[in-house]
Amino acid sequence: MEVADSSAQGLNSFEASVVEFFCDGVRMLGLPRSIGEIYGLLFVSKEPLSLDDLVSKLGISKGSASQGLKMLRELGAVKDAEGEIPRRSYFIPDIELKQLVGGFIKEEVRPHLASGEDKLDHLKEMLTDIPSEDERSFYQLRLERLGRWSKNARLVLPLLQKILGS
Amino acid sequence: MEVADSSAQGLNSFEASVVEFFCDGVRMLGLPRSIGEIYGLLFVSKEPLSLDDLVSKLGISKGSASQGLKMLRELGAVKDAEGEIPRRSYFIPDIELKQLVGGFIKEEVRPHLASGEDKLDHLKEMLTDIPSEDERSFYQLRLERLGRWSKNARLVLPLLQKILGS
DNA sequence: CTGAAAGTTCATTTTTAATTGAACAAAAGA
DNA sequence: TCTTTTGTTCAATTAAAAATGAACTTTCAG
Repeated sequence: MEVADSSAQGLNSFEASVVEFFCDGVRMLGLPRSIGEIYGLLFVSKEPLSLDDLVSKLGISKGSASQGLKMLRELGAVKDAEGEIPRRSYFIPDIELKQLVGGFIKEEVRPHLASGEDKLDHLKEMLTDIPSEDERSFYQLRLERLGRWSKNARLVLPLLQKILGS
Repeated sequence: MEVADSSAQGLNSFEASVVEFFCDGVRMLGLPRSIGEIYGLLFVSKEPLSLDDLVSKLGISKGSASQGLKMLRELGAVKDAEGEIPRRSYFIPDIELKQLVGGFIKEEVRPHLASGEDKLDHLKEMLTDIPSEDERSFYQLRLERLGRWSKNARLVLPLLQKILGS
């Protein structure tokens, strides 16, 4: 049976350009293209969109759309909204840079940073196994350097978020 | 004929762990693994290393090592140094976070940001082609939002570099 | 309960990015 | 000049990441 879906098919040239703009943007952040497509389309759309809207307008698979929305929700980049068809979920973008950066830091940056610190601790433990005094003290210096980098990163992130609060 | 190369073959377990550490680190930045391997090995090495040292110790191809060193030089992350064998080029890492971040911003971030601003200008031009007043004013709002994001990015980068100057 | 619509999951396929290695170029000593 | 050593380039290969789509789960109206 045919779906009773009002808005379907492609994008006008302006929408397409904005979507492309976001594709480029997210690639810079190391996120998959589909994330850029989905967020970009939500960004240029006045009305909330459903998963099916994204599939039909962007021409991507349901799987991609579902996974992409999942990630965007985790990042806090999209929010739930009310839409015209009752049983369907609808989404709108969060367009506050503060929130977007905050979400990205929380989900993508901090976990990597934390695992990096764990690995650094492990490296410090490994130092004790090194017999040569000379080698050990050189390695020690390098690890201290890494520790300082890590400290700087921890310092910068909240500052960054504060600046973007303006 | 055999190469008169003194230091060759693999890494001790500490060195290998540090190299792995940097591989993880650069992946977070969207740079290829080989970049992490090369920088990581230079970082744990007391003596300057040549291209051939990198090839033999890391077990990567000459092509990878050459390209990786090229990128690291462009980023300002490695510098030329003197080494034991006369005709060979040797390298040491720049371990100042300030320099590393500065190079990354200059080579990887600013160009993307600049091209983003060009595209944003192009989008603004496209607005004039949109007949519907309603649509146009909504799109206008969105583009203004993007302009503010861009302004924030331009504001934050020098600030970031200043903070890391400490 | 049953059936249809909505959404998720994940093994497979496709696409993209990175690495390789052979051919090439540059530099310098004989 | 010729030869050897060093380093670069880039087409072909390999490896990694993302997208697909079919099977599955969930939800709710009838």
